[in-house]
Amino acid sequence: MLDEETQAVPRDCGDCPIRHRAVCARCEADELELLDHIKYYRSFEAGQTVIWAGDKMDFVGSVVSGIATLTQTMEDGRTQMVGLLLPSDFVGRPGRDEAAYDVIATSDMVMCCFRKKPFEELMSRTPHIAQRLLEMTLDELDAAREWMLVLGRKTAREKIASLLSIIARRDAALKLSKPTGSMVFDLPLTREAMADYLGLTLETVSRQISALKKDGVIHLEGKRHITVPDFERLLDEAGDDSDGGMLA
Amino acid sequence: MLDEETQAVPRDCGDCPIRHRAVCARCEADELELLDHIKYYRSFEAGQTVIWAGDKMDFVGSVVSGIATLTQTMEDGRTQMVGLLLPSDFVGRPGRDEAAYDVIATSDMVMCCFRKKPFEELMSRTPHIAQRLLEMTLDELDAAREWMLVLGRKTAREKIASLLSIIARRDAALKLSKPTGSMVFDLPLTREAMADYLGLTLETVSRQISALKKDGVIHLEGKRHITVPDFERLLDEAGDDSDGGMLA
DNA sequence: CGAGTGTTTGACCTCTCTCAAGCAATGTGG
DNA sequence: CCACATTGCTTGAGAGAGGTCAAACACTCG
Repeated sequence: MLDEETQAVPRDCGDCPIRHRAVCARCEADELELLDHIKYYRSFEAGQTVIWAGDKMDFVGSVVSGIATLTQTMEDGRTQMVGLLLPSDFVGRPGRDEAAYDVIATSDMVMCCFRKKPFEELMSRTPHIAQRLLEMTLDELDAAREWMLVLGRKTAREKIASLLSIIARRDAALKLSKPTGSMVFDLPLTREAMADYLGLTLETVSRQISALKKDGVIHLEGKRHITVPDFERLLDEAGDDSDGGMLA
Repeated sequence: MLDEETQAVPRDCGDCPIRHRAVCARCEADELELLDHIKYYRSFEAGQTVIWAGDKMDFVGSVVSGIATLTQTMEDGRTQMVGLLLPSDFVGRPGRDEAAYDVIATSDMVMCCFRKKPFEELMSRTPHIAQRLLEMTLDELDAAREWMLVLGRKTAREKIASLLSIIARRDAALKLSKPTGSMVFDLPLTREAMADYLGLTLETVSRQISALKKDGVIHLEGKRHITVPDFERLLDEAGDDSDGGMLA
């Protein structure tokens, strides 16, 4: 099941695929070198737990490749995803000792980690890191607020369409193409994970995907491979006024 | 309806009621003086709109007194509150020209504003401001994620109990007391605003408040004045495992 | 007094959940 | 190679939580 490409670890920061988007994006060569001294890579297999909520967390880091989720669980087992971590996204919080949420790798994943203490010290001396982290956190806050509208006010069908448009948009961004017209991509989430993302049950997710397929909004090959013939139509189904919901 | 105390404008930063919690919390005397040069106060009456989503926003600022809401609206009129702005909370985003959400004063309110350009310049030269803003943004992100669990997975009754516990907790914090046992406070929101906060209709909000009252979880005097005889019981109704949901 | 706003309550309906059965793909051990 | 788990997904039937529509109450203000 190991994907060679996904699991590849960059040799040094210059080669790093997230060099221009991660916390280190604004760093100069000398700053990068300082970071280089305290960084190390960790690989996770699909399904593996990176950390449990409440556990002591002595590192922070960036997702280099693969996907992870941030989830919250109630005593009775109800769970809500509160973050979807894609390459370049930051994990952990400077100044906090314990993880606030469960972090789970949903695909094989590589993280670029920094021991928390040295990172915090470096951050206080390197404005470029703090600046970038602020920018990223503000973006995440925007994404969370967009998500709140989805959770609070959209119908099941709109929720699914919203999620698909978010994934399609991100996928287009990776390929450096504009999200319009016909698009093809793979779902990085199981039906259950989609349900946890959207505050639905997996049965409702399945039903609504079937409905969107029946109505020609999407085509399915297998369970995960999706074709969107008309992206504008999808946005319409999501209830978004063309600009749409953006994900960090 | 004007509340003299609420509308009072601090003479200078030393007297400011939010001095120790706002963006300026970490600033030294000299930094405070720089801020003082670019700050000005604005007052809003209850119900007044501070800014509409999409409008050009040439300032940022802090809520000094009173309460405001951040809301998002879909074309068909469905609205979702995505932020509740209490004294010391920050409004606006450095590096962005347009407001992303509607900001509405729900009570008489005073803001301490800074023109955006000078503030951004000052921020790049004053790490203390950027540090504090990062800290506040991370707190807001945590609050947003707690809120996502409420929106996505809680029942109407749990949602109401969650909101009441958040307000009770914040109120206790203002009075520097611990949230336990018996508590008394006023609701700062209309039933409709509570509905927009929780992703419900105002009828459901009303019904669930009546139910909580009937079951003795809360007592009502008038529409807004609430007594919680047993805070632990309220947390239990909210489905929180004692630590509960915290608001920035 | 009447208008307006915020709230409560009732009756009904619908969307989503719950429970249940079954399918497809993959893997495992005999 | 074949039973048979296991996991992820689909589909159906029935139930229930919350929404919708409607009426009426309480309070404030002119």
